[in-house]
Amino acid sequence: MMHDMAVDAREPTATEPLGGWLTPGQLDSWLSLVRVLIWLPWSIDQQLQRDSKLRMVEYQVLAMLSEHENWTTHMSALAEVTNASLSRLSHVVERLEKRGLVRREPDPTDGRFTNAILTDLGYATLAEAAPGHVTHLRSIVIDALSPEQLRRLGSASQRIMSRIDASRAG
Amino acid sequence: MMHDMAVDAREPTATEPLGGWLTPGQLDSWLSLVRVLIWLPWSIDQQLQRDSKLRMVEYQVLAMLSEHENWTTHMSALAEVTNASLSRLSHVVERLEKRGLVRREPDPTDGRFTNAILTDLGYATLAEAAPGHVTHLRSIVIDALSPEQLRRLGSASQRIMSRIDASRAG
DNA sequence: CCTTCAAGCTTGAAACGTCAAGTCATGCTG
DNA sequence: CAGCATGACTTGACGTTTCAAGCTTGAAGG
Repeated sequence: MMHDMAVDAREPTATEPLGGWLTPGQLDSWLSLVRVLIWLPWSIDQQLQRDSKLRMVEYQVLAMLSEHENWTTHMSALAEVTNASLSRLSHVVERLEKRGLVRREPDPTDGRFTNAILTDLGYATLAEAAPGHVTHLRSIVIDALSPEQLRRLGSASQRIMSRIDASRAG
Repeated sequence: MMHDMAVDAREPTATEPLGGWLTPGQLDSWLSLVRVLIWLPWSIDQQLQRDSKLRMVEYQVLAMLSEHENWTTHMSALAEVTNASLSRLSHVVERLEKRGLVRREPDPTDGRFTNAILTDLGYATLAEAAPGHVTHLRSIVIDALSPEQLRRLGSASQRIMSRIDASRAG
């Protein structure tokens, strides 16, 4: 779906997919990719919520914080990586804060920035969630492909991302 | 993020990514894929909403209907393909119905099913949206890759999907 | 200093999605 | 064929995201 529906047919009964814009091979590849775009995040979310009561965004926030000096990052940096709007991130972090996994304070060196800071509890939560997450990842993605296939998937992803980045900048 | 955070460090200052669970290469490929999972749907949504006032789910619903006999499909079939819960789909179709793009009626052959049916207006809307969507798709995905790369991306996606399908069934 | 401005959030209302019941048609069982 | 079970939704309440202001901090110009 989402590409190959007939655009010339006028009768409900006579409607047949045309696929006039993409070759069958292109269409096929695209359809497979769409399925992954839809179902892979879903699958990851399922596992995280079931085993760790975390959403993917929340996990991303905690993980990202854990990788920074002093477990501290500007809100805006978090927003960029997770593709959450600032406003969404603000709400997400507010909820994490209520759960005691993160706290916020103004950046001492520039009061316009707000720092999100991972708490010990947040770190512990992340540390508990991580192994299950990686295991799941392995079983769904990593082990489904040969090393070479995985490498190629990565580089195709990079090429796509550079197009997206370009279209965002332009 | 989401995999390689240190799990042994206890001091906020000493925290360094370990990457102990995935090789650097695997991690790299995975990170690239995650970025696509996050940003590609976003990019598609942007274009559709800007040019056609449609969300991706809505486009999917219209497109899927257009490919069926009599522009008609059971709600549950739509739900499966779009990975919307039945309930979400019900709300989505309700909104499409209010906009006159779709209508609903009980399946005459089995009253438990509800048929969603594309209206002429819905078809026209889809036909208007499709070219822009395909153009965008081409510029972001198809043209970013060689035919061979695209083919490989498709088959990698299939392999991943079969794992996900298996984990859903089991 | 004193505006004016932009950046970086925060907030609240509205739109959207999820979850837990509830409804209704059909199948199955005794 | 009565009664229970099941499947396919629908509904409404609740939680989340988005959208459009609004607030606050610091920078720049006069």
